[in-house]
Amino acid sequence: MSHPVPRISETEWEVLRAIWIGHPVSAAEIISRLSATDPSWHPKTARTLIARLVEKGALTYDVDGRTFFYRPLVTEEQCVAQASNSFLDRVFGGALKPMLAHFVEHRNLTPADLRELEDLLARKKRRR
Amino acid sequence: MSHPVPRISETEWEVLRAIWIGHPVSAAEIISRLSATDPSWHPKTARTLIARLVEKGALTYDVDGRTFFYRPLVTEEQCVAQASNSFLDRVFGGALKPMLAHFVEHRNLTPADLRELEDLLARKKRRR
DNA sequence: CGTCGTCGCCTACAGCCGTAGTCAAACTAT
DNA sequence: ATAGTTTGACTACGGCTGTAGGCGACGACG
Repeated sequence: MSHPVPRISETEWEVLRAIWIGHPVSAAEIISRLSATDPSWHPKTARTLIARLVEKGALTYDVDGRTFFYRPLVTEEQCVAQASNSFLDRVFGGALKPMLAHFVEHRNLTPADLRELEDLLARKKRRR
Repeated sequence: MSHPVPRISETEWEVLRAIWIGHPVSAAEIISRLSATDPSWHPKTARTLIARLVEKGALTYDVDGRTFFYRPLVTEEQCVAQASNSFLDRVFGGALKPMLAHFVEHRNLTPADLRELEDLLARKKRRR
């Protein structure tokens, strides 16, 4: 589409996730959401990252008086897709099946999870 | 254990993958493997990355005359595990099932792939 | 034996990243 | 009004990354 999703760094992801929760949202509120999940967030750091996300075109804002209300310009979907591609390419050379196999093998999945995944696969197969 | 797997950057991954293919291996051979999959690799760049990987403790080498033969000090397993954790946390907040669902839903899997994955799940379930 | 290519070592440099600090303007509570 | 608080803008800075270039030593070829 229009925006080629910019590259989102590790900490920028956290900021974005705080914003996707609900927006438009003030910097103060973003910071408080961040601190809620990780108290070690320094307000100044958060503000810097917000500014960088605006620069990168991942966020925009509406001004109301002295306060900015931020909105994402990229959806979580888009970012997830971009990060997933990059991860898949980098770590598994783009090979999807080995990647899925890795997680199924090396991670804990409850029997319920396994059943749900089987369902997912079955539905997928039927849809083709 | 001994080495906490160092952080591996994007391009360093490519170098490591070239080395995991077979080792010990000379710089020249690494470079030729890299160029094989991506001709845009500049030898100097590759050498820099090799050196950085040595610094980081991800590689070591044996000297034979004037030539270095490199060996990985980190296994692909270890690196995959580390990168996978980081990806999972960052992008899916650590939630495994949504991540798997995402890939199954948004990516192309051949019917054969689907079948194999079903097998994998079934075996996994039985093993529990 | 001299020249040339190769090897690894050291250097460079801009851009991104994490982590903040300073500052002036505006607002708020006394 | 005055003083403290909050806000966004600008600045800082060291480490990591991507991308190489230059240099001196060593060996191969003529």
